[in-house]
Amino acid sequence: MHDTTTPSRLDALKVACSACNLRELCLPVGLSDDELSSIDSIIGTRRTVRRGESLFHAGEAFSALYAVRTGFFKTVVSAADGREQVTGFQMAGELIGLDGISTDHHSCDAIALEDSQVCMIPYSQLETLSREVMLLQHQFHKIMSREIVRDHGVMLLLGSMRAEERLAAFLLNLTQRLQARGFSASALVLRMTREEIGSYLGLKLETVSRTFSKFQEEGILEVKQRDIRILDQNALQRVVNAANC
Amino acid sequence: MHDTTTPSRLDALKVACSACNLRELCLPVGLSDDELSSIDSIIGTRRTVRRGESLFHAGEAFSALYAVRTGFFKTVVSAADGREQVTGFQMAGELIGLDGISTDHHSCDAIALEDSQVCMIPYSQLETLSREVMLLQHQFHKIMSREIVRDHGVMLLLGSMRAEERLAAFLLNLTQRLQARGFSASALVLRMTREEIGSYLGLKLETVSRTFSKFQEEGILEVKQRDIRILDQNALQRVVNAANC
DNA sequence: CGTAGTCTTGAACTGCATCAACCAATGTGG
DNA sequence: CCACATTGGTTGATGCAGTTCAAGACTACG
Repeated sequence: MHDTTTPSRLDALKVACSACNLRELCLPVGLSDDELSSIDSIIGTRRTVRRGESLFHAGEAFSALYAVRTGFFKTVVSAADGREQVTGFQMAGELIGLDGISTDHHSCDAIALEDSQVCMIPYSQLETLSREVMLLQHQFHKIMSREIVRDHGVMLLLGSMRAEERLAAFLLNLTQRLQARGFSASALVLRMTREEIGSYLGLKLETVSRTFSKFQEEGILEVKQRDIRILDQNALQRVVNAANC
Repeated sequence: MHDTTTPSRLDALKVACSACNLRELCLPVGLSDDELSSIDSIIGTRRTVRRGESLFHAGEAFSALYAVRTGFFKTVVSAADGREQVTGFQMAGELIGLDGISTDHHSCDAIALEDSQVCMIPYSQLETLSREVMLLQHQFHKIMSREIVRDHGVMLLLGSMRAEERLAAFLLNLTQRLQARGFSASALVLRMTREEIGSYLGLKLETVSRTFSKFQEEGILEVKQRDIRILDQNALQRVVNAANC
């Protein structure tokens, strides 16, 4: 199974997909050992991105997708007039860069919100391999489709929800994803500023701050800067489902 | 029922992709004749959808994508509480149903806004064929990625633009797509109601109506119900790029 | 320890929603 | 073919959610 030569520094740096604890998030289940090691072979480089630095910028040539190993990212699209919109926050096990396939150039910036590590997935190799490994092809399509469905959900949020509903939905979504990664469902540390949350939710930072305060007054949350404790998850859920009453 | 020599009614109904005038919109360029006819072979059924009827509903099992041949569609996502959001309008040459890949069930409704025809593309066959035809695989990925990029643009619109900017951007987008299909860049007939435009743009129908009237007063548009004539395209463009001044 | 970045809170403003009336176009049954 | 209903669109008056502007507090970090 493992080779007999002495492990080099490079080997130590590189953790194979087959041994990665994020496997269930990235890869299809039911792969053979052969298929798994083919995938291992194309995930060449790991890359470290320090807080505030970019993985890529809009306009840069697209060549690879990135799977977040550790850390936290935001993706931002910019209009010609300077307006910016955060289009998503990505955590461990999530894929960044799908936008680049469309034109061979990235259409957004991907910025690390804390020191992070990503696995680089050269896109041409992914296409080649997914022609051979049916399950990989299908999984990749599902991931792209899931991104489309997610975006539609955000459009619903931006198009028809009020500030409290947006923030509640945002928090529930975050905790759900954190919980899937083994973290608490009730305590979280925000990696992004109020302004970034606001940009994502189509609100101003002051509105985000006020809404946090309101939830705290109502006993739904405990808010200490970026430390959030959810005291009443059901109440949050009720806020989201409130419609317009 | 039908012999192999004389063309049957069925043959008459079916227009091969290789002969379709929407080809450049759907398919990659540079395919061999063999590859083209493989693609022809999987585009089995054509389907007619009358105005107001659905191509599919959220929750239904996903089995195929649909390429619009003629007509006009909207896609709508619904929240548990009944809120609805139009996530897109699709015209000839555009693909509907990518959302279904994610969970094997559709996550939105697709409704015809006028009598329409679609080409059914069985998804499993598309996956099989795209493992063999590299260009098809790549084109398919580009189409999914393009949808993601488009959605991000809508998020920017919904998150940070004002009513006039949204409507101007919407009209420019529509005319651009119509122009790519050989229609006039300055005259268009809206296929959707003010309410549907409003839902897409995150506005109420009254606001859409008022904004149309405002553009008319300013001499940018001529509005007669659903007949729109663009008198000053540059002015529309300026409205979009206005930022917040 | 001070300076910059982030967050909170207050007060006033405004763009869009809401409510409501009316109009135009289209369809329906007598 | 006309009275009537229905659907979609326009316009006005009013209200409010969220923005804007501004000031102060907390935190982190060189």
